[in-house]
Amino acid sequence: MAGAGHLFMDLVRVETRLWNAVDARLQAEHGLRLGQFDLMTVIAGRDDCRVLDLVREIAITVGAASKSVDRLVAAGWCHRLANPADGRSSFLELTPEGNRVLAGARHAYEEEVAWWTSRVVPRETLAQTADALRTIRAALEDAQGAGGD
Amino acid sequence: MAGAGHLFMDLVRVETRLWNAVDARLQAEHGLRLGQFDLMTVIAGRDDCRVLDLVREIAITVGAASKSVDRLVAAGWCHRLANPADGRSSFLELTPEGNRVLAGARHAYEEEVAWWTSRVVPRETLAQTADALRTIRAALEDAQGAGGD
DNA sequence: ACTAACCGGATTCCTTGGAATCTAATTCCC
DNA sequence: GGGAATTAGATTCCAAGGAATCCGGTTAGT
Repeated sequence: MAGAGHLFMDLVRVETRLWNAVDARLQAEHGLRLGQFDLMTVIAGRDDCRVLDLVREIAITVGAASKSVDRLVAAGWCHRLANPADGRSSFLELTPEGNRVLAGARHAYEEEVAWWTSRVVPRETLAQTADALRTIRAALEDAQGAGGD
Repeated sequence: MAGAGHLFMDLVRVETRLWNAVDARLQAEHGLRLGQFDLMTVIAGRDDCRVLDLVREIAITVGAASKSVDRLVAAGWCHRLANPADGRSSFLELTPEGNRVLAGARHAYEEEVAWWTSRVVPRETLAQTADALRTIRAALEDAQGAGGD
């Protein structure tokens, strides 16, 4: 079936263009890149988040994650605090300022995404699409070992 | 509606992981990066393709496209030939070797994509998802000016 | 306890993409 | 037809990610 290939290309194009649109808006209105928004959302969303957790969640390399965290720290949005149970790793935590920026950006994020999705595709279809994507994502993470926790 | 944001994050994760999976396979089996496969598919798919056409289709910058084409040329998969109607631009054309590699890679590409999609999501749902993505893509390209042709 | 294997992550080098600049070709308008 | 504005794309510089290496900390085997 040749259709799957087209589907993936459409998915890639949507991802690229939607990413660019949201990224531009977040950067303009909140001084935050979408990649950073993503990282910070993950950090905010789990207790005692380590660099390796980011790696598995976002599917980037350890080096890239380490450097991205450096940048968050430099921006004053995040800090590393010692992991009392394991001296090799740190726990990542958003600073108050980081939380403030993230909360502010979330509005714009949701609105921009909704603008390009909910506006053009009926709610029901969108829900089904979300379902399909979640299923595919789960299959990929299961195989590639995103190791939820 | 907060659902759209989750949908986009799922889409991003699927894109990343599926891209990585397909990229790894193409590179291992055909010595071709998925990004190159993408570029070459576009070049093969339209007559008298110029660098700017790649820019609009793939949503990268002119510089990145120019350099990507350089790499294709260096690999012997593509060449530039003078545009008789406009001395500023060239027409891009795959070499016979480029066409051979592309054709060989397409099997693996389709198979790998199908493996992660058709296998886990019913055909009908997948078709609906493809539809939704196409619609969203069209909306984005319409607004961002992908200028089909 | 001591050593070896392993793990988390920081660092380094290389590739690639984006933004800006630059050049050459083309179009516009008088 | 000639100068100004625009366009195509190549080039340069910088930011960011991947792969490999390295190092400190932890665990396992004896």
